[in-house]
Amino acid sequence: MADTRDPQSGTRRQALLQAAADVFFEQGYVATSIDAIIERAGGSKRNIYSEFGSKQGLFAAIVRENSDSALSTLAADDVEGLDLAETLAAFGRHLLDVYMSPTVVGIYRIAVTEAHRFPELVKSFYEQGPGRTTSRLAEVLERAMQRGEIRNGDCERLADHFVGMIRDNLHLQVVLGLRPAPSQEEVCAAVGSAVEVFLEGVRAR
Amino acid sequence: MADTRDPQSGTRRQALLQAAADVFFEQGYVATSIDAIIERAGGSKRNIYSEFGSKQGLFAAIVRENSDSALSTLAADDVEGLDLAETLAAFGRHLLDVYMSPTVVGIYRIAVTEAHRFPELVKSFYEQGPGRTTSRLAEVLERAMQRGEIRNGDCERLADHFVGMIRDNLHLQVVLGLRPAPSQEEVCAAVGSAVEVFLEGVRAR
DNA sequence: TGTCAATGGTAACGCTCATTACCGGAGGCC
DNA sequence: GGCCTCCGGTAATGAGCGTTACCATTGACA
Repeated sequence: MADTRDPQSGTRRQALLQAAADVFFEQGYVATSIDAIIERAGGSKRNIYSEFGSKQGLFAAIVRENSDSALSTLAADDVEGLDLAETLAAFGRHLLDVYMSPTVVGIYRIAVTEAHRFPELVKSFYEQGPGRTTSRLAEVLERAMQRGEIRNGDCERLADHFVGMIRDNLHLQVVLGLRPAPSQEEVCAAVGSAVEVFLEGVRAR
Repeated sequence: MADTRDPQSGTRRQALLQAAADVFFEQGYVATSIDAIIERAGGSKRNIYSEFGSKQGLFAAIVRENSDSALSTLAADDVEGLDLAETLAAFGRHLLDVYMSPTVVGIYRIAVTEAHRFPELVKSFYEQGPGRTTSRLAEVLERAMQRGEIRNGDCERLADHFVGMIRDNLHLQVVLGLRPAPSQEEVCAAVGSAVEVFLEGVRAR
């Protein structure tokens, strides 16, 4: 048992959340026991129950906190001002980095299985994450369309296509634990190729 | 309890597998109890233990059988002989149908969470499913490249792009239980748009 | 220093579950 | 018809779980 207790209760809460996230993301919700979390964080179960009330409360806190911090960067980046190719490439690289991060892979895994146990959590995860991302990309495409850089079409759908290309088999393999997260070079290569195909595919003719 | 027992032991085995798959795919591996399966299939737990040995054995049989039957159609279709656009569209529609089917959605869900509990099963699921599919598409693209219809490039990667476009946010929403499977018209529209972008994006210049 | 409140550790409770021991009855064989 | 074997149902077993009751210890304050 690695005792991570700390005098400041704020960091203590963080340590509990971190330990719990590690176990939840690796084992899944049902298979995670409070004991396993305590074994990692030190202290006793009383800590968890006084801080979070229940296993569900702890889990909800984790998803809320992690999806906030990890996904908010997706909405906050201002990659525009460059030309469309550079914008898409920067967007794609950032997207892939976030999708491949252990935290988001963990949330993704658990969202998929616990969909019907925590529908509201899953809904807010999707809306804050993939949903918002796709909408923002659709706006970028909309402006490019008005500038005449790409041909007319349904920008939401085109954004879906691009995001899908970014989140392809590579992502699936990582989520399934079949391979480690890609290196920076692999990310650049994959995104570069996707941007090339996409841009050529939607260019105004 | 709906008793689905049947004199022929083959169909009895099938009924058990079907009931078990229903529960496993909805609840996940850990949260599924043998009792819940029996409640659905009728009979008693002894049946399961004499036929499959253990919960793990039952689960493995389900994944093996279902991924065989559902995914084999992906390798067996002969959509070639048409022009590339039609080939891709037919391929994409079939792919999307399979990915959206309740069985494959169920397997997908459970593969994502149980990745580290059943690594070999997940590996074989990937190889038989997305892996083999992508390879087959890559071969199609390779031949098109040799015919000069598409520009030079890494066909495996291009196939990844196409498969990713097909398996986009729509698929994610279905997997997360946020919306029902798409209608035939929606499938056609999504695939049509993806084929258009992809084909234009890889066309020889 | 003595009292009080709160924090946190331990152990217990009630429940669920996978697995198995046990038993009754059905059907084949003499 | 009588015996025996096997199949399937029931109930028990033992472990693990979330949650909580209870108790010790500690630190503050008078």
